[in-house]
Amino acid sequence: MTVSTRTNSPTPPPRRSDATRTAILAAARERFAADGYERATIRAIAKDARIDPSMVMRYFGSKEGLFAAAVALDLRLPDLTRVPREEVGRALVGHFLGLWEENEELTAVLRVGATNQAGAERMQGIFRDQLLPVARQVCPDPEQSPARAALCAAQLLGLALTRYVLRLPPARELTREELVAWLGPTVQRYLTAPNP
Amino acid sequence: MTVSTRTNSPTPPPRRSDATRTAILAAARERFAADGYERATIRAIAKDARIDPSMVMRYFGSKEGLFAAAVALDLRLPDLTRVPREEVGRALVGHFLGLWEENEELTAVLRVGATNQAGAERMQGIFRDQLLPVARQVCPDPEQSPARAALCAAQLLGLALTRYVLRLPPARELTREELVAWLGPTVQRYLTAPNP
DNA sequence: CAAGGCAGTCAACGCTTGTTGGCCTACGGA
DNA sequence: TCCGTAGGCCAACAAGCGTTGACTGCCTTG
Repeated sequence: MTVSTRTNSPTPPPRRSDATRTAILAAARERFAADGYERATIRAIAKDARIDPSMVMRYFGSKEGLFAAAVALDLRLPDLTRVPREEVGRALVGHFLGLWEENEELTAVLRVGATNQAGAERMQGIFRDQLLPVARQVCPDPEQSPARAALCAAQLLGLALTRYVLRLPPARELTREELVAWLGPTVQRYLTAPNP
Repeated sequence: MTVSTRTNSPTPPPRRSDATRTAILAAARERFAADGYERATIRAIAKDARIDPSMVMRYFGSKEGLFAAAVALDLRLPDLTRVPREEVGRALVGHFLGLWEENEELTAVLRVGATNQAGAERMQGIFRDQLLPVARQVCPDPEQSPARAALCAAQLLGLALTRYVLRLPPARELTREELVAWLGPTVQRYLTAPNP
């Protein structure tokens, strides 16, 4: 693990320990996703990162600090105003499926959100700051958008729960295309239908 | 193991400790629902039941045994063949909402299922033994029923997750009637629509 | 009345956890 | 070349965990 020695970028100066830092974060994400908050021990994370447990404390202060740093989640939701109005449901479902398969951050935050109070609050923040604004873009009545966004969250998180956390076999066997075909219209309806 | 010597009643004889037993189970359900598996300690459960921790071990063998006994879950799903075909979606959503509000068992098993491997397997069992047979009753093509049941589970568990575990405010503010109106058609479609 | 088993308590065990502080090492600017 | 300092390791701490076994009363049964 070599560190680029003489990059004079404007962002904070590269430290010699950056490699270790990112190794710890990667191991933490993996463990939190696989085991949840309580069973993901600092010792195990440190061992995965081939580092002493005390280093984790030095860099992130505490286990909670590590978790906060490990799951600074950005959903990278697309700008729905640039998507054909009748396609927003399918677009969202597809986007979320992609997010979930590409890294373990979402599984980690979901699993921890189900166990830990701080995790649940983090999930509330993600909903409020990222999903809600997007819902506002496409909802007919802005006043209804929190409720509609919540319905979408229920459907999308329910899919993630059954497929990636509980791992119900039938939920795992559905292909990406089938899921988009089934859930797309649902999300579309939750967001844009004038009434139930 | 001792054998009851002279009781020839079909059900086991009432024991003096039954009250304690049920008190432990009630406390366990509450703690598992509120804290998840790892943070729900035997010591805390015992204190809630005003009993010594060692009694829990004596009656249930281990923490896993206690959990297994505490969440012997029966969804009491209605016989969908006796429900008008176009009403099965709303009926299921209403039934699940009732289940969730009446006791904490479902919250407990959901929360533990998200953390614990054994909990996830228990959830898979509930799906397979209770939801799947009901789905088979109403699905057009029996071969599709696992997938359709999984879609329903995703929607219903997602609602429970956002409303009772993560406690997203907008998900909590929706009334029972609104939820039935929004989710009913979704579940109906997942179960009975000829194709997506 | 005597006796045995049942409900319950108490204290302790071995282990794991997050967290701390002291110590060593080796890089990199002067 | 030398030395400060950042990066890293080691050992230990207190607290909390599940679990165990010995002990004490009470109640039922013979």
